[in-house]
Amino acid sequence: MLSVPEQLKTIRRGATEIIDEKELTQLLKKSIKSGRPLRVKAGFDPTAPDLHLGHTVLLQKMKQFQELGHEVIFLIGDFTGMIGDPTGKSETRKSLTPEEVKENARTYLDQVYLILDKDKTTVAYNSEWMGKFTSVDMIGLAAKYTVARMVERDDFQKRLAANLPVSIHELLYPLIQGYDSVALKADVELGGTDQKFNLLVGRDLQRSYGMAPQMVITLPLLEGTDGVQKMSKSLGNSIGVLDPANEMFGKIMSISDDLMWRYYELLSDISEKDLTGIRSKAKKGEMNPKDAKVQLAREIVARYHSQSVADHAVQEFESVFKQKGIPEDIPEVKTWGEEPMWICKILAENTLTESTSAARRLIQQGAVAVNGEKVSDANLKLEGNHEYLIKVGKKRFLKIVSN
RNA sequence: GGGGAGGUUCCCGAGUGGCCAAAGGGAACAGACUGUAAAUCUGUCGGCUAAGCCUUCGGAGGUUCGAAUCCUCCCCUCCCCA
Repeated sequence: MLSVPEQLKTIRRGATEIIDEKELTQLLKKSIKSGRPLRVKAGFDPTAPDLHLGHTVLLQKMKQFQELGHEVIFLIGDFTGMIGDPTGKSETRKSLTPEEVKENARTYLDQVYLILDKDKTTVAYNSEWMGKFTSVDMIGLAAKYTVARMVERDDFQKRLAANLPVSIHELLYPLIQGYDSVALKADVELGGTDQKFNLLVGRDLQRSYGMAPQMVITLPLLEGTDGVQKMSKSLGNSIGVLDPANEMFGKIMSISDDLMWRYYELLSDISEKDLTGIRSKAKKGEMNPKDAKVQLAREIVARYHSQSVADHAVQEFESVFKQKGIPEDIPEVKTWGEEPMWICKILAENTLTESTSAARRLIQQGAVAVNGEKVSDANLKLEGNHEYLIKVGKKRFLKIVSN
Protein backbone atom coordinates (compact mmCIF):
# COMPACT_ATOMS: atom_id res chain seq x y z
CA MET A 1 0.00 0.00 0.00
CA LEU A 2 1.08 3.51 -0.77
CA SER A 3 1.89 5.92 2.00
CA VAL A 4 -0.79 8.13 3.49
CA PRO A 5 0.27 11.34 1.72
CA GLU A 6 0.45 9.55 -1.62
CA GLN A 7 -2.97 8.05 -1.15
CA LEU A 8 -4.40 11.39 -0.11
CA LYS A 9 -3.02 13.01 -3.23
CA THR A 10 -4.85 10.56 -5.45
CA ILE A 11 -8.03 10.76 -3.44
CA ARG A 12 -8.05 14.55 -3.55
CA ARG A 13 -7.64 14.86 -7.30
CA GLY A 14 -10.85 16.17 -8.78
CA ALA A 15 -12.75 15.88 -5.50
CA THR A 16 -14.89 18.83 -4.53
CA GLU A 17 -14.94 18.23 -0.82
CA ILE A 18 -13.67 15.72 1.70
CA ILE A 19 -15.42 15.47 5.05
CA ASP A 20 -13.33 15.17 7.06
CA GLU A 21 -9.80 15.13 5.75
CA LYS A 22 -8.18 14.84 9.15
CA GLU A 23 -10.34 11.88 10.05
CA LEU A 24 -9.58 10.36 6.68
CA THR A 25 -5.87 10.68 7.35
CA GLN A 26 -6.35 8.80 10.60
CA LEU A 27 -8.37 6.11 8.88
CA LEU A 28 -5.75 5.64 6.21
CA LYS A 29 -3.03 5.37 8.84
CA LYS A 30 -5.00 2.74 10.68
CA SER A 31 -5.71 0.89 7.48
CA ILE A 32 -2.04 0.71 6.58
CA LYS A 33 -1.09 -0.40 10.05
CA SER A 34 -3.69 -3.12 10.29
CA GLY A 35 -3.63 -4.08 6.65
CA ARG A 36 -7.38 -3.73 6.53
CA PRO A 37 -8.59 -1.91 3.44
CA LEU A 38 -11.20 0.81 3.79
CA ARG A 39 -14.75 0.00 2.83
CA VAL A 40 -15.64 2.51 0.17
CA LYS A 41 -19.25 2.75 -0.80
CA ALA A 42 -21.02 4.44 -3.64
CA GLY A 43 -24.67 3.99 -4.34
CA PHE A 44 -26.42 4.00 -7.67
CA ASP A 45 -30.05 4.13 -8.51
CA PRO A 46 -30.80 1.64 -11.21
CA THR A 47 -33.05 4.14 -12.89
CA ALA A 48 -30.98 4.86 -15.96
CA PRO A 49 -29.52 1.74 -17.45
CA ASP A 50 -27.33 3.67 -19.83
CA LEU A 51 -24.18 4.88 -18.22
CA HIS A 52 -22.90 8.20 -19.44
CA LEU A 53 -19.76 10.23 -18.97
CA GLY A 54 -21.30 11.99 -15.98
CA HIS A 55 -21.35 8.72 -14.08
CA THR A 56 -17.77 8.00 -15.00
CA VAL A 57 -16.43 10.88 -12.92
CA LEU A 58 -17.50 8.96 -9.83
CA LEU A 59 -16.60 5.55 -11.22
CA GLN A 60 -13.09 6.67 -11.97
CA LYS A 61 -12.69 7.79 -8.40
CA MET A 62 -13.89 4.37 -7.31
CA LYS A 63 -11.37 2.77 -9.58
CA GLN A 64 -8.64 4.86 -7.99
CA PHE A 65 -9.65 3.51 -4.61
CA GLN A 66 -9.43 0.00 -6.02
CA GLU A 67 -5.97 0.72 -7.30
CA LEU A 68 -5.02 1.98 -3.88
CA GLY A 69 -6.01 -1.42 -2.53
CA HIS A 70 -9.29 -0.56 -0.83
CA GLU A 71 -12.54 -2.43 -0.97
CA VAL A 72 -15.00 -0.79 -3.27
CA ILE A 73 -18.66 -1.53 -2.74
CA PHE A 74 -20.92 -0.85 -5.65
CA LEU A 75 -24.30 -0.48 -4.04
CA ILE A 76 -27.28 -0.90 -6.26
CA GLY A 77 -30.19 0.95 -4.80
CA ASP A 78 -32.76 -1.52 -6.00
CA PHE A 79 -34.92 -0.78 -2.98
CA THR A 80 -34.41 2.99 -3.04
CA GLY A 81 -34.97 2.90 -6.77
CA MET A 82 -38.53 2.07 -6.05
CA ILE A 83 -38.80 5.31 -4.13
CA GLY A 84 -36.91 7.58 -6.45
CA ASP A 85 -34.24 9.93 -5.21
CA PRO A 86 -35.68 13.43 -4.81
CA THR A 87 -32.24 14.99 -5.20
CA GLY A 88 -32.14 17.87 -7.63
CA LYS A 89 -35.59 17.12 -8.86
CA SER A 90 -38.12 19.81 -9.25
CA GLU A 91 -40.86 17.26 -9.13
CA THR A 92 -41.59 13.88 -7.68
CA ARG A 93 -39.91 11.05 -9.48
CA LYS A 94 -41.74 8.13 -10.82
CA SER A 95 -41.33 4.98 -8.81
CA LEU A 96 -39.99 1.94 -10.58
CA THR A 97 -41.44 -1.51 -10.43
CA PRO A 98 -39.27 -4.31 -9.00
CA GLU A 99 -38.99 -5.85 -12.47
CA GLU A 100 -37.76 -2.63 -14.04
CA VAL A 101 -35.27 -2.15 -11.25
CA LYS A 102 -33.88 -5.63 -11.61
CA GLU A 103 -33.49 -5.37 -15.34
CA ASN A 104 -31.83 -1.99 -15.06
CA ALA A 105 -29.37 -3.22 -12.44
CA ARG A 106 -28.16 -5.97 -14.71
CA THR A 107 -27.41 -3.74 -17.68
CA TYR A 108 -25.86 -1.23 -15.32
CA LEU A 109 -23.21 -3.63 -14.08
CA ASP A 110 -22.09 -4.68 -17.55
CA GLN A 111 -21.24 -1.09 -18.25
CA VAL A 112 -19.68 -0.39 -14.88
CA TYR A 113 -17.07 -3.05 -15.48
CA LEU A 114 -15.81 -1.08 -18.43
CA ILE A 115 -14.25 1.07 -15.74
CA LEU A 116 -14.12 -0.86 -12.49
CA ASP A 117 -12.16 -4.04 -11.96
CA LYS A 118 -14.81 -6.73 -11.76
CA ASP A 119 -12.79 -9.00 -9.50
CA LYS A 120 -12.15 -6.26 -7.00
CA THR A 121 -15.68 -4.95 -6.84
CA THR A 122 -18.19 -5.93 -4.19
CA VAL A 123 -21.73 -5.58 -5.40
CA ALA A 124 -24.50 -5.07 -2.89
CA TYR A 125 -28.21 -4.52 -3.23
CA ASN A 126 -29.96 -2.54 -0.58
CA SER A 127 -33.08 -4.66 -0.91
CA GLU A 128 -31.01 -7.30 0.92
CA TRP A 129 -31.53 -5.48 4.19
CA MET A 130 -34.28 -3.03 3.36
CA GLY A 131 -36.52 -5.81 2.09
CA LYS A 132 -36.45 -7.31 5.56
CA PHE A 133 -37.16 -4.04 7.27
CA THR A 134 -40.38 -4.15 9.24
CA SER A 135 -42.67 -1.21 9.82
CA VAL A 136 -41.31 -1.08 13.33
CA ASP A 137 -37.75 -0.89 12.00
CA MET A 138 -38.79 1.81 9.58
CA ILE A 139 -40.40 3.90 12.26
CA GLY A 140 -37.38 3.39 14.45
CA LEU A 141 -35.19 4.70 11.65
CA ALA A 142 -37.50 7.61 10.98
CA ALA A 143 -37.36 8.52 14.66
CA LYS A 144 -33.65 9.23 14.36
CA TYR A 145 -34.12 12.33 12.26
CA THR A 146 -36.38 15.34 12.48
CA VAL A 147 -38.60 16.89 9.88
CA ALA A 148 -36.95 20.26 10.26
CA ARG A 149 -33.51 18.81 9.53
CA MET A 150 -34.85 16.89 6.58
CA VAL A 151 -36.76 19.78 5.11
CA GLU A 152 -33.90 22.23 5.49
CA ARG A 153 -32.32 20.54 2.56
CA ASP A 154 -32.21 22.70 -0.52
CA ASP A 155 -34.25 20.55 -2.90
CA PHE A 156 -37.14 20.33 -0.52
CA GLN A 157 -36.87 24.00 0.39
CA LYS A 158 -37.12 25.01 -3.20
CA ARG A 159 -40.02 22.79 -3.95
CA LEU A 160 -41.88 23.90 -0.88
CA ALA A 161 -41.17 27.50 -1.70
CA ALA A 162 -42.46 27.00 -5.22
CA ASN A 163 -45.60 25.30 -3.94
CA LEU A 164 -44.60 22.05 -5.58
CA PRO A 165 -45.52 18.74 -4.02
CA VAL A 166 -43.16 16.81 -1.79
CA SER A 167 -44.36 13.35 -0.90
CA ILE A 168 -43.63 11.79 2.48
CA HIS A 169 -41.83 8.87 0.92
CA GLU A 170 -39.31 11.26 -0.53
CA LEU A 171 -38.33 12.27 2.97
CA LEU A 172 -37.52 8.65 3.65
CA TYR A 173 -35.04 8.41 0.84
CA PRO A 174 -32.10 10.06 2.57
CA LEU A 175 -32.75 7.97 5.66
CA ILE A 176 -32.63 4.75 3.74
CA GLN A 177 -29.56 5.77 1.81
CA GLY A 178 -27.97 6.68 5.11
CA TYR A 179 -28.99 3.39 6.62
CA ASP A 180 -27.20 1.62 3.78
CA SER A 181 -23.98 2.99 5.21
CA VAL A 182 -24.92 1.54 8.56
CA ALA A 183 -25.71 -1.84 7.06
CA LEU A 184 -22.51 -1.89 5.04
CA LYS A 185 -20.31 -0.44 7.78
CA ALA A 186 -18.94 1.98 5.25
CA ASP A 187 -15.74 3.88 6.03
CA VAL A 188 -16.05 6.17 3.06
CA GLU A 189 -18.92 7.13 0.83
CA LEU A 190 -18.52 8.74 -2.56
CA GLY A 191 -21.10 10.76 -4.39
CA GLY A 192 -21.79 13.77 -6.54
CA THR A 193 -21.92 17.17 -4.90
CA ASP A 194 -25.70 16.99 -5.15
CA GLN A 195 -25.56 13.97 -2.86
CA LYS A 196 -23.86 15.82 -0.03
CA PHE A 197 -26.97 15.97 2.09
CA ASN A 198 -27.75 12.29 1.70
CA LEU A 199 -24.14 11.37 2.40
CA LEU A 200 -24.10 13.41 5.57
CA VAL A 201 -27.28 11.77 6.78
CA GLY A 202 -25.31 8.53 6.55
CA ARG A 203 -22.76 9.96 8.96
CA ASP A 204 -25.45 11.00 11.41
CA LEU A 205 -27.17 7.65 11.28
CA GLN A 206 -23.95 5.74 11.75
CA ARG A 207 -23.34 7.73 14.90
CA SER A 208 -26.91 7.04 16.03
CA TYR A 209 -26.33 3.35 15.57
CA GLY A 210 -23.10 3.58 17.52
CA MET A 211 -20.53 3.37 14.76
CA ALA A 212 -17.75 5.57 13.54
CA PRO A 213 -19.10 8.01 10.94
CA GLN A 214 -18.06 7.52 7.35
CA MET A 215 -15.92 9.91 5.38
CA VAL A 216 -17.81 11.78 2.73
CA ILE A 217 -16.14 12.60 -0.55
CA THR A 218 -18.06 14.60 -3.10
CA LEU A 219 -17.20 14.87 -6.75
CA PRO A 220 -18.26 17.54 -9.21
CA LEU A 221 -21.24 16.97 -11.44
CA LEU A 222 -20.47 16.93 -15.09
CA GLU A 223 -22.56 19.24 -17.22
CA GLY A 224 -24.24 17.72 -20.23
CA THR A 225 -23.56 18.68 -23.82
CA ASP A 226 -25.74 21.75 -23.38
CA GLY A 227 -23.22 23.04 -20.87
CA VAL A 228 -25.88 24.08 -18.43
CA GLN A 229 -27.70 21.21 -16.84
CA LYS A 230 -26.05 18.20 -15.35
CA MET A 231 -25.59 15.33 -17.69
CA SER A 232 -28.60 13.13 -17.68
CA LYS A 233 -30.13 10.82 -20.15
CA SER A 234 -33.60 12.10 -19.57
CA LEU A 235 -32.51 15.62 -20.40
CA GLY A 236 -31.07 14.39 -23.66
CA ASN A 237 -27.70 16.00 -23.08
CA SER A 238 -25.68 12.93 -22.29
CA ILE A 239 -22.83 11.07 -23.90
CA GLY A 240 -23.21 7.38 -23.22
CA VAL A 241 -20.22 5.12 -22.64
CA LEU A 242 -21.86 2.66 -25.00
CA ASP A 243 -22.44 5.25 -27.71
CA PRO A 244 -20.98 4.23 -31.05
CA ALA A 245 -17.54 5.72 -31.57
CA ASN A 246 -18.55 8.22 -34.24
CA GLU A 247 -21.48 9.43 -32.25
CA MET A 248 -19.43 9.78 -29.09
CA PHE A 249 -16.79 11.67 -31.01
CA GLY A 250 -19.33 13.94 -32.65
CA LYS A 251 -21.04 14.74 -29.40
CA ILE A 252 -17.80 15.75 -27.75
CA MET A 253 -16.91 17.91 -30.74
CA SER A 254 -20.21 19.69 -30.47
CA ILE A 255 -19.68 21.00 -26.96
CA SER A 256 -18.69 24.59 -26.40
CA ASP A 257 -15.09 25.58 -25.80
CA ASP A 258 -15.76 26.52 -22.20
CA LEU A 259 -17.32 23.18 -21.56
CA MET A 260 -14.40 21.46 -23.21
CA TRP A 261 -12.08 22.63 -20.44
CA ARG A 262 -14.47 21.32 -17.87
CA TYR A 263 -14.51 17.95 -19.60
CA TYR A 264 -10.75 18.00 -19.74
CA GLU A 265 -10.55 18.50 -16.01
CA LEU A 266 -13.04 15.87 -15.05
CA LEU A 267 -12.61 13.21 -17.68
CA SER A 268 -9.16 13.36 -19.16
CA ASP A 269 -6.21 11.49 -17.76
CA ILE A 270 -3.66 14.01 -18.91
CA SER A 271 -1.55 15.62 -16.25
CA GLU A 272 -2.30 19.00 -14.77
CA LYS A 273 0.84 20.32 -16.39
CA ASP A 274 -0.10 19.24 -19.91
CA LEU A 275 -3.57 20.61 -19.46
CA THR A 276 -2.33 24.05 -18.46
CA GLY A 277 -0.04 23.92 -21.46
CA ILE A 278 -2.82 23.24 -23.92
CA ARG A 279 -5.02 25.80 -22.30
CA SER A 280 -2.55 28.63 -22.54
CA LYS A 281 -1.66 27.77 -26.13
CA ALA A 282 -5.31 27.84 -27.09
CA LYS A 283 -5.74 31.13 -25.32
CA LYS A 284 -2.80 32.71 -27.08
CA GLY A 285 -4.07 31.51 -30.40
CA GLU A 286 -1.13 29.21 -30.94
CA MET A 287 -3.52 26.32 -31.08
CA ASN A 288 -6.96 26.06 -32.60
CA PRO A 289 -9.34 25.12 -29.78
CA LYS A 290 -10.87 22.69 -32.19
CA ASP A 291 -7.66 20.67 -32.19
CA ALA A 292 -7.68 20.56 -28.42
CA LYS A 293 -11.18 19.24 -28.65
CA VAL A 294 -10.20 16.60 -31.17
CA GLN A 295 -7.50 15.44 -28.79
CA LEU A 296 -9.98 15.15 -25.93
CA ALA A 297 -12.56 13.38 -28.01
CA ARG A 298 -9.93 10.97 -29.25
CA GLU A 299 -8.82 10.17 -25.72
CA ILE A 300 -12.31 9.46 -24.51
CA VAL A 301 -13.39 7.44 -27.49
CA ALA A 302 -10.22 5.39 -27.17
CA ARG A 303 -11.03 4.68 -23.54
CA TYR A 304 -14.39 3.13 -24.27
CA HIS A 305 -13.63 1.69 -27.68
CA SER A 306 -10.00 1.45 -28.75
CA GLN A 307 -7.19 3.59 -30.04
CA SER A 308 -7.66 2.46 -33.63
CA VAL A 309 -11.39 3.02 -33.52
CA ALA A 310 -10.74 6.47 -32.12
CA ASP A 311 -8.30 7.30 -34.91
CA HIS A 312 -10.87 6.20 -37.40
CA ALA A 313 -13.49 8.38 -35.79
CA VAL A 314 -11.21 11.38 -36.24
CA GLN A 315 -10.85 10.67 -39.95
CA GLU A 316 -14.54 10.09 -40.39
CA PHE A 317 -15.30 13.33 -38.64
CA GLU A 318 -12.93 15.31 -40.81
CA SER A 319 -14.23 13.83 -44.02
CA VAL A 320 -17.91 14.19 -43.18
CA PHE A 321 -17.92 17.66 -41.79
CA LYS A 322 -14.83 19.40 -43.00
CA GLN A 323 -15.09 18.14 -46.55
CA LYS A 324 -18.87 17.97 -46.33
CA GLY A 325 -18.86 14.36 -47.30
CA ILE A 326 -21.26 11.76 -46.14
CA PRO A 327 -20.82 9.35 -43.28
CA GLU A 328 -19.97 5.72 -43.89
CA ASP A 329 -22.64 4.11 -41.83
CA ILE A 330 -25.81 5.54 -43.27
CA PRO A 331 -28.91 3.58 -42.46
CA GLU A 332 -30.29 1.78 -45.49
CA VAL A 333 -33.79 0.79 -46.37
CA LYS A 334 -35.19 -1.04 -49.34
CA THR A 335 -37.25 0.78 -51.88
CA TRP A 336 -40.99 0.78 -51.49
CA GLY A 337 -41.96 -0.63 -54.89
CA GLU A 338 -42.73 0.58 -58.35
CA GLU A 339 -45.08 3.50 -57.88
CA PRO A 340 -43.83 7.00 -57.18
CA MET A 341 -44.00 8.05 -53.56
CA TRP A 342 -44.45 11.42 -51.94
CA ILE A 343 -41.21 12.71 -50.49
CA CYS A 344 -42.78 13.80 -47.20
CA LYS A 345 -44.22 10.37 -46.68
CA ILE A 346 -40.82 8.79 -47.27
CA LEU A 347 -39.20 11.07 -44.74
CA ALA A 348 -41.86 10.50 -42.11
CA GLU A 349 -42.05 6.74 -42.53
CA ASN A 350 -38.33 6.35 -42.16
CA THR A 351 -38.32 8.58 -39.07
CA LEU A 352 -36.10 11.16 -40.72
CA THR A 353 -38.82 13.55 -39.67
CA GLU A 354 -41.51 13.29 -37.05
CA SER A 355 -44.41 13.73 -39.39
CA THR A 356 -45.24 14.66 -42.93
CA SER A 357 -45.99 18.13 -41.64
CA ALA A 358 -42.50 18.42 -40.24
CA ALA A 359 -41.10 17.10 -43.51
CA ARG A 360 -43.01 19.72 -45.44
CA ARG A 361 -41.65 22.46 -43.24
CA LEU A 362 -38.09 21.26 -43.51
CA ILE A 363 -38.34 21.18 -47.28
CA GLN A 364 -39.60 24.74 -47.23
CA GLN A 365 -36.58 25.67 -45.17
CA GLY A 366 -34.25 24.08 -47.67
CA ALA A 367 -33.04 21.40 -45.31
CA VAL A 368 -33.75 18.38 -47.48
CA ALA A 369 -31.57 17.11 -50.28
CA VAL A 370 -31.96 14.05 -52.48
CA ASN A 371 -28.81 12.78 -54.19
CA GLY A 372 -27.10 16.02 -53.32
CA GLU A 373 -29.76 18.26 -54.81
CA LYS A 374 -31.83 20.49 -52.65
CA VAL A 375 -35.53 19.72 -52.73
CA SER A 376 -37.66 22.81 -53.13
CA ASP A 377 -41.04 21.29 -53.92
CA ALA A 378 -42.80 19.78 -50.95
CA ASN A 379 -45.08 17.85 -53.27
CA LEU A 380 -42.23 16.10 -55.02
CA LYS A 381 -42.64 12.40 -55.70
CA LEU A 382 -39.79 9.98 -56.05
CA GLU A 383 -39.89 7.15 -58.54
CA GLY A 384 -39.95 3.68 -57.06
CA ASN A 385 -37.18 1.15 -57.48
CA HIS A 386 -34.40 3.69 -57.57
CA GLU A 387 -31.45 4.39 -55.35
CA TYR A 388 -31.58 7.58 -53.36
CA LEU A 389 -29.41 9.27 -50.84
CA ILE A 390 -31.56 11.52 -48.70
CA LYS A 391 -30.18 14.15 -46.41
CA VAL A 392 -32.16 16.08 -43.83
CA GLY A 393 -30.36 18.87 -42.05
CA LYS A 394 -26.73 18.18 -41.32
CA LYS A 395 -26.96 14.99 -39.41
CA ARG A 396 -29.78 12.88 -40.75
CA PHE A 397 -29.04 10.62 -43.67
CA LEU A 398 -30.84 7.74 -45.31
CA LYS A 399 -29.99 5.56 -48.23
CA ILE A 400 -32.73 3.91 -50.22
CA VAL A 401 -31.65 0.92 -52.23
CA SER A 402 -33.51 -0.79 -55.02
CA ASN A 403 -34.34 -4.44 -54.97
C1' G B 1 -62.27 19.16 9.43
C1' G B 2 -62.94 24.71 7.65
C1' G B 3 -61.50 28.49 4.05
C1' G B 4 -58.82 29.99 -0.43
C1' A B 5 -55.89 29.30 -5.12
C1' G B 6 -54.87 26.35 -9.21
C1' G B 7 -54.36 22.09 -13.22
C1' U B 8 -53.32 25.20 -20.85
C1' U B 9 -49.53 22.59 -26.34
C1' C B 10 -41.98 19.37 -24.67
C1' C B 11 -41.20 23.03 -20.13
C1' C B 12 -42.58 27.85 -17.95
C1' G B 13 -46.67 30.82 -18.71
C1' A B 14 -50.87 34.32 -21.08
C1' G B 15 -55.71 33.47 -22.40
C1' U B 16 -62.80 33.99 -18.86
C1' G B 17 -68.06 32.46 -24.85
C1' G B 18 -66.66 33.36 -31.37
C1' C B 19 -60.97 37.22 -34.16
C1' C B 20 -57.75 30.31 -30.41
C1' A B 21 -54.04 25.32 -33.07
C1' A B 22 -54.23 29.11 -28.51
C1' A B 23 -49.72 35.49 -26.74
C1' G B 24 -44.72 35.63 -24.67
C1' G B 25 -40.26 33.14 -23.03
C1' G B 26 -37.22 28.65 -22.85
C1' A B 27 -35.90 24.08 -25.14
C1' A B 28 -35.71 21.84 -29.87
C1' C B 29 -35.23 21.86 -35.20
C1' A B 30 -33.78 24.33 -39.91
C1' G B 31 -31.15 28.24 -42.77
C1' A B 32 -27.01 31.99 -42.69
C1' C B 33 -22.23 32.64 -40.34
C1' U B 34 -18.40 29.04 -38.42
C1' G B 35 -14.15 25.15 -36.16
C1' U B 36 -20.91 20.35 -37.29
C1' A B 37 -18.15 25.07 -31.25
C1' A B 38 -20.21 29.10 -28.76
C1' A B 39 -22.45 33.75 -29.70
C1' U B 40 -25.52 36.23 -33.28
C1' C B 41 -29.35 36.88 -37.09
C1' U B 42 -33.65 34.64 -39.71
C1' G B 43 -37.38 31.07 -39.84
C1' U B 44 -40.18 26.75 -38.02
C1' C B 45 -42.25 24.62 -33.91
C1' G B 46 -50.29 19.40 -33.08
C1' G B 47 -51.70 16.23 -37.23
C1' C B 48 -53.45 15.32 -42.26
C1' U B 49 -51.20 15.16 -49.92
C1' A B 50 -53.30 20.52 -46.77
C1' A B 51 -55.66 28.11 -49.32
C1' G B 52 -59.37 22.96 -46.52
C1' C B 53 -60.13 19.31 -42.81
C1' C B 54 -59.23 16.66 -38.07
C1' U B 55 -57.55 16.27 -32.81
C1' U B 56 -55.81 19.24 -28.33
C1' C B 57 -56.37 23.29 -23.02
C1' G B 58 -56.75 17.49 -15.69
C1' G B 59 -61.22 13.53 -16.53
C1' A B 60 -66.49 12.59 -17.58
C1' G B 61 -71.01 14.76 -18.70
C1' G B 62 -74.07 19.29 -19.75
C1' U B 63 -75.66 24.51 -21.48
C1' U B 64 -74.99 27.05 -26.33
C1' C B 65 -75.55 28.10 -33.31
C1' G B 66 -70.51 28.14 -31.06
C1' A B 67 -66.56 26.35 -24.96
C1' A B 68 -59.65 26.39 -23.05
C1' U B 69 -63.30 29.98 -21.44
C1' C B 70 -70.16 28.97 -18.45
C1' C B 71 -72.64 24.73 -15.30
C1' U B 72 -72.43 19.67 -12.67
C1' C B 73 -69.75 15.63 -10.78
C1' C B 74 -64.95 13.41 -10.26
C1' C B 75 -59.37 13.23 -10.01
C1' C B 76 -54.83 15.87 -8.75
C1' U B 77 -51.67 19.96 -6.50
C1' C B 78 -50.59 24.17 -3.45
C1' C B 79 -51.62 27.94 0.48
C1' C B 80 -53.96 29.63 5.19
C1' C B 81 -56.55 27.97 9.64
C1' A B 82 -57.45 23.61 12.95
